[in-house]
Amino acid sequence: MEQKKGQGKQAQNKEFVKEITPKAVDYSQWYIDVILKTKMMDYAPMKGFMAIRPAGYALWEKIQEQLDRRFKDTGHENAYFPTFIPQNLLQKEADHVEGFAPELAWVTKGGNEILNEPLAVRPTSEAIICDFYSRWIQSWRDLPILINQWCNVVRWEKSTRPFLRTSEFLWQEGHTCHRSEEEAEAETLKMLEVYREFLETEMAIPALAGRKTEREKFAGSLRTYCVEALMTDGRALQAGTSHNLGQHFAKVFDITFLDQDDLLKHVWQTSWGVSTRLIGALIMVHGDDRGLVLPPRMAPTQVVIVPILGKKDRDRVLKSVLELEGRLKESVRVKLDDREEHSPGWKFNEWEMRGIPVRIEVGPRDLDKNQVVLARRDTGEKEFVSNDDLPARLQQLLVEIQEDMLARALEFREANTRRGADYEEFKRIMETERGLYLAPWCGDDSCEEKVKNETRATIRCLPFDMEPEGDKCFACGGKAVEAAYFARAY
RNA sequence: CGGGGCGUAGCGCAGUUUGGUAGCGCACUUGGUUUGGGACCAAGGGGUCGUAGGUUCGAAUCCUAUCGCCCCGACCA
Repeated sequence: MEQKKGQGKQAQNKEFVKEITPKAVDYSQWYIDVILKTKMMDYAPMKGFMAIRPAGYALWEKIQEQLDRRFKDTGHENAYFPTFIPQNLLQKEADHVEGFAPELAWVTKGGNEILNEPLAVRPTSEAIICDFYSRWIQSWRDLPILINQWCNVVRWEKSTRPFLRTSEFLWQEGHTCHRSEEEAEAETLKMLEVYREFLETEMAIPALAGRKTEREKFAGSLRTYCVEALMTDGRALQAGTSHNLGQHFAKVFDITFLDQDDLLKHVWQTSWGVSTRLIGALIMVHGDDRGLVLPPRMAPTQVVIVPILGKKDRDRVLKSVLELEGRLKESVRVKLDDREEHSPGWKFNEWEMRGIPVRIEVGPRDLDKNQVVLARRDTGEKEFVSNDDLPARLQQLLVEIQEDMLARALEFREANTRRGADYEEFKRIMETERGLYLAPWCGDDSCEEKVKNETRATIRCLPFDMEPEGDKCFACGGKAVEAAYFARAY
């Protein structure tokens, strides 16, 4: 045993613990720091996989809760399909296999037996679901089929980032069948709008809705629509997709129904999904150098109460905050942090890092004045509120924060969206501040390819109902046929 | 799959150049004093240094191989 320990002198570090790299120093590192320090995830012992910890999973549960309600409201039901897809089913749709082949994980052994047909771990479930649908549908009376599945999927990714791109992720996939092309198209657009509205209302993320180009569309679809959001580093993130599958899958999987006119027809299908990637979007749209900033409607805990427990006043403060917690519980998701092993200052920093929208401070001085201190996470502003006004003020404040966060995100996107037809300017912007660039485009695949090679920017979406400003493609000079949003993407 | 970086206590790191039997901060445990923006004192617990070989009297340190992770690209929710 040595006698060296406890030399007595401790470093007097009065600074805040520098746990998070500032955004401006290294954006990727900032992102990683935030998700690790807030205990949202942890890396798995295998590359590309992660554990989603309670702090992260609670956000996924909020997403599920809010989206699931919207799915039900639009007539959908949940179901569950197998994790594995036999090779032959996956191979039926040519574009589909080709698109997913490089990222498939295969099961080749069951117990000690080599399987006579390998099973792919689902990268998406069109193939297996279509196989079921071909048996479930006979008559026009069986349509529409409106089913959604919440599950995990596996795509063997070469480069991965927590939440944004991992080899396994959680998502929901809606799979519907319809009698007509019009009905399928309407469904595709309806669900796209559900996503857009959800992102805006709940996550305070303004999203651009539009159509994907041929290059960017889903493998096997007729048309793909998407919602795209702009992150605070100027890169775009595909937040959700909705596909009109046409009859491609119906034909190869033989999904037919006898229509009222006595003719055997193929169904028209759609599929649509969002994933745990949305958690990454939430972090990158709203987070700051102190950590997470959660919109009140998404926050698993909306309000945290931090009592200031001096020795003399400990009991009466504690009694007061317990009573306060009980009183607020009915109207907000509130949590009381009455741990005595941490100082109030430590708790302030901790809950700010975790993004809790509102903090209530209650100390002896507040008790004397029948008031509390409210501090909002997004702006750091503090205010004094009398106990009588508190529940009403809190409700109002949460609404204000939600609205302000959306407004700020929208303002950021506006400030980082350029419109123009100057390819040189575009190249410079994609190299420097990035953001979105709305430009007239010729619609040609090879032109898009060229832009990508030269700038690493891609077409994020072709917005609805928008005429190109100018008649020449900004990149190749050909005839402009549509307006396109370009950006570097995640 | 290319380019770069890194594997030493739960986390962050020092020690590797020049080989000598492992240390610091945070966290953790116990007791006490504290509590309005990351408190303090004292006493403790915890590591076969990614893995496998090799060189050596002796390897965290040198050599070889191997595995993994992170970042930046090519390909993709």
